[in-house]
Amino acid sequence: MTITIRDVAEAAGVSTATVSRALRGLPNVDEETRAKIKAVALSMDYVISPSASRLASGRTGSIGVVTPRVAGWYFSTVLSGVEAVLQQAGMDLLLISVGDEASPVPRNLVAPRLNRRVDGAITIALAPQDAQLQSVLSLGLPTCLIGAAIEGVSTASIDDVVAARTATQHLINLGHRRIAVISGAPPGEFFTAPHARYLGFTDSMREAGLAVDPALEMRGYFTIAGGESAMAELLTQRERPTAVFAMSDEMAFGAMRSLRSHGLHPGRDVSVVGIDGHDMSELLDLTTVAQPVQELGRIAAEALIFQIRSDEVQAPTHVQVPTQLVVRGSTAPPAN
Amino acid sequence: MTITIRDVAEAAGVSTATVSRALRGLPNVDEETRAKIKAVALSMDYVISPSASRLASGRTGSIGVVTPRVAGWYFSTVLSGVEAVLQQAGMDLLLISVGDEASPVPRNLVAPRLNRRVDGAITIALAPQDAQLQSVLSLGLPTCLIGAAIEGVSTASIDDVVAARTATQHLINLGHRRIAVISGAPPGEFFTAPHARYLGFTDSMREAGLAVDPALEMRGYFTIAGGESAMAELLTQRERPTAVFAMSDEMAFGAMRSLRSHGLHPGRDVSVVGIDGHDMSELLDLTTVAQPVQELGRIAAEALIFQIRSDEVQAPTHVQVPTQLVVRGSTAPPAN
DNA sequence: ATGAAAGCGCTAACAG
DNA sequence: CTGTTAGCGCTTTCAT
Repeated sequence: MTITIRDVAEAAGVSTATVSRALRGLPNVDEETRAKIKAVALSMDYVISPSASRLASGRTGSIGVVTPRVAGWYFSTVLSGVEAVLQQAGMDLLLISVGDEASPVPRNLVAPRLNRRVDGAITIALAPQDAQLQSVLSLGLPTCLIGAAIEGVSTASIDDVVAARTATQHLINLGHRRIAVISGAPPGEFFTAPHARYLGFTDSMREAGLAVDPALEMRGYFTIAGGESAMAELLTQRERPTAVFAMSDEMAFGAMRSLRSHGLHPGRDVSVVGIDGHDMSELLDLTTVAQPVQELGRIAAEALIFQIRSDEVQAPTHVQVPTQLVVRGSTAPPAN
Repeated sequence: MTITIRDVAEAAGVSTATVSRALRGLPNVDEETRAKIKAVALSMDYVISPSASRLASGRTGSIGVVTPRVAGWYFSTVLSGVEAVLQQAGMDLLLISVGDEASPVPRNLVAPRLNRRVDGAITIALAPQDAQLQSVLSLGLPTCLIGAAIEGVSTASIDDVVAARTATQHLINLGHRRIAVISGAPPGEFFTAPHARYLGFTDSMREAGLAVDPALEMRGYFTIAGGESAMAELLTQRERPTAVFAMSDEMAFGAMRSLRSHGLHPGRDVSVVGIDGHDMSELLDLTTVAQPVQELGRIAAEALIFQIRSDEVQAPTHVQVPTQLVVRGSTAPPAN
């Protein structure tokens, strides 16, 4: 019932080999022959069988995207960038969620689910020491990381140190001196966003001769609720901060909410700045250091495709895209 | 270099057929033999070659998810539900974005990209007359629709009429009589959410003996910006509405923002209710009719898997999940 | 520039 | 319960 390459070959009066070459755009095919074959194939509604093609060629024509979660602004936005590029390149996108690293139930490693099904992989926000990332890398496939860095592997990222410095400096420039930080995760791990952002924060503070008060460092777990409770905690301090740097917009949203529920006004009473450029940051009037999230996905996909299509092994690429401070109502000079 | 089923067969001292059966959990394999084969396979790091398996069996073990966009709260949340179920079922998820129907550039039809690569498809929020939906259906594969209905095809959805009635009735119960509606798309098409929600709205209004004023019907295109300008437009009316029913939370967010920028307070001056139960609705204190979006994805995936794994063709299933009114600060009795 | 033929690695009757 | 044997539909040398 299904029509095969042989049917096309017979109908066109050539061999299956020629049909294969013609349809894939390989050289060494007479253009006239090619045109005829294409026409025949079209008229017969012929489509190459991916399974057969994959088996015979060893290439899968698809790439795996490994992400902690698929819902959520950051992840879905990155994913949309990846998808756009892959689609345009004619590659399939195999989506795999691995759950948060801190997940209670240890998930199965992702390698077997990727093995033999993809030509390459993109990971989103997987930390270097994450078992799932290691699992991906163990396959030895071309891989590109987004939002983390490992030696010898291609990456697409922002400069997290600079982003954090930009945010912090903005607060300092406004005249704030007691500045709190709401971090996402413990800053112990290298090559991760939280770590780099913490460095950027402390660097800026030191350069300005300001103290980094441990009492003003809270954990927000990159969630709205986390940011909210972190802010609530900060408000219990004897000497309250006049400004807060949240490592993500969602934590900043939570912080703003906490402020309001304490009768305080973001910007007027306490300044809040985030990092992300989240869809909702404009609506909520949040000052933020915007990162081109979709672009990160695009870049990673392009880098990966280039790598896969090259005959020789390519040296890993490290693309860094700029961030941009967007000043809104949530930041202002300290009240005093 | 890669290890095949033959290597395993030889190492285990059985035939490839037995290895195949044993590893796939088919019956008619001595449990002892099976155990041994599994052990050998494990020790050799053997993984079935999907391409070969697909070619030989005709089943791809993967399903396609076709969505207008991959970023955005609704889409990514549905997708996360789908992904969770497929992963647990051991099925691959092929993600395909088709862009908005109203997209300026007409995209290629999706059928060729799905053809021969998936065992079934799930579509998210594709309208019945959408060319891409038709393209998916033309493949004749098991399919499940989310957020739209077509005769003879399985669906997972909420009751949009009821959801809209719930929202509208809530406003009516609070004492509102001049109620505006911000719709997403023109309500002309059948079997779509906007249409059904419009029906629910008008039904409730009529039942309450209230007029549906054409001057209080605005288009919001399901976006924040659209909701904002719709609200702005509503505020120019001679007789302003005291309450607004927005067909989605994001449009409601925009409406609230517009109110604030006009010096009005949502809830106190004008009540606003949405539909969705968006992540941000709590943060923004929006009253909404929450729908279990992730659950929709799960249900669709489960229905599809069941269909695919059944030997006989199954009658289409139509699962409808309940919605729930969540009352927050954006709605209150009219000021008067 | 084209054809013949040998697989790619697995599954699925069909025997036994 | 297990083995034998054809393919599945395409790609890819190797000839011509």
